Amino acid sequence: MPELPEVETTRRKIEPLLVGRVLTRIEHDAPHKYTDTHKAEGRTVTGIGRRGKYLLLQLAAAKAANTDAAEDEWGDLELLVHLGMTGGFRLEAGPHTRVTLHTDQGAVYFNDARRFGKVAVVSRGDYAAFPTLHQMGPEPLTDDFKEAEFVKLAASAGAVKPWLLSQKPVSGVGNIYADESLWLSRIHPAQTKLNADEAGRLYAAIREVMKAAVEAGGSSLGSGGGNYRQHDGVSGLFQHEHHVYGKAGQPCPRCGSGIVRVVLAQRGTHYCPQCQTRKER
DNA sequence: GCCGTTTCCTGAAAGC
DNA sequence: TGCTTTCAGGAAACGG
Repeated sequence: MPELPEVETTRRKIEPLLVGRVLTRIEHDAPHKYTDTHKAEGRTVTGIGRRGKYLLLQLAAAKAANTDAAEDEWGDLELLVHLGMTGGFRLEAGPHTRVTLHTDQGAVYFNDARRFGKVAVVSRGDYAAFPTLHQMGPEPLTDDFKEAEFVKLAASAGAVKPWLLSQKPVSGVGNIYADESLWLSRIHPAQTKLNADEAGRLYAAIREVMKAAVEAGGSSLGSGGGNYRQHDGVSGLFQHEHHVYGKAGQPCPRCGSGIVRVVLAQRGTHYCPQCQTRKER
């Protein structure tokens, strides 16, 4: 399932395929999921950004010269894409192609087997309809992610894993990297109110895990290479570096105790009961 | 305001 | 072997 590293890998891969091209037509079959895409037609993609797990395609204002009306009805726009759990871009259509971006130089296909992905066109920077994006915390691999602020927020947080998954303290951390970061920092997933030492360790762990995952091109899970693939079908490699995620019953790489799997806030959660003990506060 | 639950959706895996 | 059931999960909506 794509988290920040997978989304960043996707961003880098589709950038050369879309930037500078004109979106001539956007085709899909689910207007309630893929909203206002018609507004993007006729616009040029000027850049592709990312916030957390969202891709943000910057769209230039429509050219006035083509039409009598001349006016740009909607101003600067952005095309948002969330990959959901199984979303990704490909150069060829497939059985799970949900949205086709036709450009003046060929088409790019958004495939999403389980349809959890989202595509929407909004006014530039207007994320009111996407609360998570609207309240998105700092990017973990930039200087915007400040340890002092993170420590301060963590001091009053509820259960740490769901707190991380909310995207508010830091962006882009999903189920896999939450489990991995908590294991690395030796913090129980249900721990509340982290002290400064714990929060500092978690801060460092998040940066380390995210950095390593981005460099590895993200994780692929499941048999045969996994659900997540880059646009060219290449798998990420980070799954080979997982320490606890999907490792229930296997020995903790640090202490040798058995990794356990529990459900916390409706999420499969993996941790080492020996290394990651919960403190009463 | 914060938390937990339900919903969306469908492939994969487990169960029969 | 093949059918049916269960599970996975990011984010939003809803309930308490």
